[in-house]
Amino acid sequence: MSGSSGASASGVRVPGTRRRTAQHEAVLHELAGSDVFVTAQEVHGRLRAGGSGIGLATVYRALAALAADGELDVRRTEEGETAYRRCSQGHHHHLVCRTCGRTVELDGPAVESWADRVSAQHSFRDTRHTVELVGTCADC
Amino acid sequence: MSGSSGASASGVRVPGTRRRTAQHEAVLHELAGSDVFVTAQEVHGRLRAGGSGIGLATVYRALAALAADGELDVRRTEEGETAYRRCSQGHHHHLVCRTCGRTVELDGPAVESWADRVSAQHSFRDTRHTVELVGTCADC
DNA sequence: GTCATTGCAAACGCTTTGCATCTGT
DNA sequence: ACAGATGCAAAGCGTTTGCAATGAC
Repeated sequence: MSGSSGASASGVRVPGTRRRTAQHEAVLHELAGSDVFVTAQEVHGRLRAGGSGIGLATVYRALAALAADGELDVRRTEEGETAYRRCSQGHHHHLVCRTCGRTVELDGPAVESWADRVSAQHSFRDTRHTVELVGTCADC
Repeated sequence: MSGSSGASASGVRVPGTRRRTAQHEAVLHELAGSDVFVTAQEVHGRLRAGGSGIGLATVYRALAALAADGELDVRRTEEGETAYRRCSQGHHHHLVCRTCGRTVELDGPAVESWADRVSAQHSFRDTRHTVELVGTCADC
């Protein structure tokens, strides 16, 4: 993200500077239907299997750019991989099935206010929070 | 953890089978005073700086073993590294400073009950939750 | 003496990047 | 035409592992 490609001369990515390319569309389309977090490798594999000649690096770059623009949700798997998911919009949390990966989006007003309160109590600024529930769903 | 070392013939680690070695003690001692999550690399660096000849792999193995036995808290940094911290005990959450790494332990009764309720609502079983607040502390 | 543990270096897996080429605008 | 995007292969980085040597019991 800092070499001769992917950013303007200043090195700062300006949202909206992105071009509309087939690869980008393909990546977005791959995420469109799914309700699950997928890794870059998985997206790449599926696109390849689907006949696309897209490169792995391109998938990584596309996912990173989309995530940077807030169009994707990012999460680290327990194995250390980075997984992406199309984010409906706004702030929310997830309940993920550890077996099938099924995801339920959650609203957590109680959690939000708790986080804000605790953060203020300890004089922390710009506090963001990560909340994730991992369990086994009824079907698994 | 699966080769000719680090485990019994069955391949299963039995807690308590661990031998008392200087390296293990050193790693534990390094974590003892600190209130911050540290990575294996950091622990290794400090021990080396302190005159120890401990190997990086040994640090990784020691931390993994300790975490497996529940003596350490594990967390993934946003950069994808694995950070460890001596865990006081019991279930709790953290408010971490993104700059200096200072950590405040939190109790979150509201979060606990919210998690249980939501999990039950969606018929999920054995649901565990991860909650982490990352902000900038007053000193940074 | 036995067997877990250690250290080193090589191997790994995921991710990033340099560079020449291609393509959207 | 120009700047951003792509693909490939190589490099990076944190982590793991094979193996011979070492040390605990």
